[in-house]
Amino acid sequence: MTSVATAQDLRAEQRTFDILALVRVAFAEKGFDGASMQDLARAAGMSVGNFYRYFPSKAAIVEQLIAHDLAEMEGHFAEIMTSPFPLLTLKQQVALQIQLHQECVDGQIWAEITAAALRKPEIAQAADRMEASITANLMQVFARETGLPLAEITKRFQSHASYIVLLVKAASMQAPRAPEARDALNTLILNTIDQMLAEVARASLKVK
Amino acid sequence: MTSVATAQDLRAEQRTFDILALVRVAFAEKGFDGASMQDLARAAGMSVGNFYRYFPSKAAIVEQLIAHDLAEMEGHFAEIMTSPFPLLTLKQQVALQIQLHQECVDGQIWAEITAAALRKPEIAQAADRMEASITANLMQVFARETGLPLAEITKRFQSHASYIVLLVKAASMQAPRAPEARDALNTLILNTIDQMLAEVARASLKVK
DNA sequence: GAAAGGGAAGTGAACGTTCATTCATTTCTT
DNA sequence: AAGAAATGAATGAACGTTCACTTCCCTTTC
Repeated sequence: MTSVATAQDLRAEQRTFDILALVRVAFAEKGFDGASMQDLARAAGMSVGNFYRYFPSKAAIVEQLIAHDLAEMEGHFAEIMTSPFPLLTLKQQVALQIQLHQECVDGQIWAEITAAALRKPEIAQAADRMEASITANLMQVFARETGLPLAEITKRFQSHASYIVLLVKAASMQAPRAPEARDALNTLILNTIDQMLAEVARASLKVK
Repeated sequence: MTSVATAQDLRAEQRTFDILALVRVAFAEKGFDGASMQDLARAAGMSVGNFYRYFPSKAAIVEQLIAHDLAEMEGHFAEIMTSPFPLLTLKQQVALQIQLHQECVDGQIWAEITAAALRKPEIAQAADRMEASITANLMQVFARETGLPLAEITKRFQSHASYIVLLVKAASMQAPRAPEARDALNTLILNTIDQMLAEVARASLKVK
């Protein structure tokens, strides 16, 4: 009764998806507060009036944007979990994500979310949900890799997961630099992440 | 001729300093774009008209705010350089700064600067100046500690310095968490920083 | 010491612009 | 024909900035 998805609903959902991708660029260029509804509608290729048929308010767009990113993130983790060597796949994914975020507007968006989360409670909640989801997924990966119970993994490595999230975010938000400087910095960051993951892996070796 | 500082000038400068401290809170609460001139003037305890006697525009306030932070930073480094064990003092200062930033509005302001720097070239320049100053100072500390020439230090450890800056910034910008989670995360961050500094120190041991 | 002058400090209403949001209307799609 | 999709002008509030004006404080003059 509640979720009878008609073809129309699906099409509308897809449309919203597409609009979010376009709007993201406008937000990246002007910031959440700096981008006007005119800017956003123009970026989406439609009039202001029609734009309001898809989002009830400006604040709602931001929330849906974050929710969209969360869904994408969970998709990546689904891939990782189906891989035969989750920790290794995770490591590769992280390196790839950092690279991708740096060369598109994602880093910009995350900087905006980070700043906004510190002043607007609703955005803080959305960002918290995102972080909680990622760390929970990381706990799953760690548990799968080590064979240890989720409770123990959580107790010992939750902060490791938070640290990895912090590092990936910080790496994404970096201002552009000379390629060699950027690569050197990325290497250091990835080294730290590897170290964190190695500590997790070491926990499983004791069992073996 | 150019810089005959009258008592009046000094008083005005001090006033600007005080206003910046007040305005910082308003910016932290509403963001650079979100805070209106009315908000800022109210935070400074004066009328809008009078506020414009101290700053020619909203953009100018932000630039002066960053310049102010840069000056403060350089003051800290001056202290560090006069210490008998610069690297040790640096380590303590970093731990202290992270703690201080987390419990006042500084982290909020840095999140705002980070986001704004990615879209506004003037702010990007100001932020670059800040990063360049900090890394240059770190190079001085490293050179002093290891006895190696500045050129070699720069070649080998510039990225280490950038990484330390990134970590301190990221730590400051963290959303509030449960105390034990925050402490665990801070420990991991400080461990990484210690590691970077240890690598620098190791370079000097070879000489001894 | 009182009066007068002058410039800094401070005010808040006013200006033109832009903002988020609404809605009567038109154009597509089926 | 009917409902979904799309338009853009209209609305009132809020924006950054300006400005004519008042108040304060200190120096000079008598």
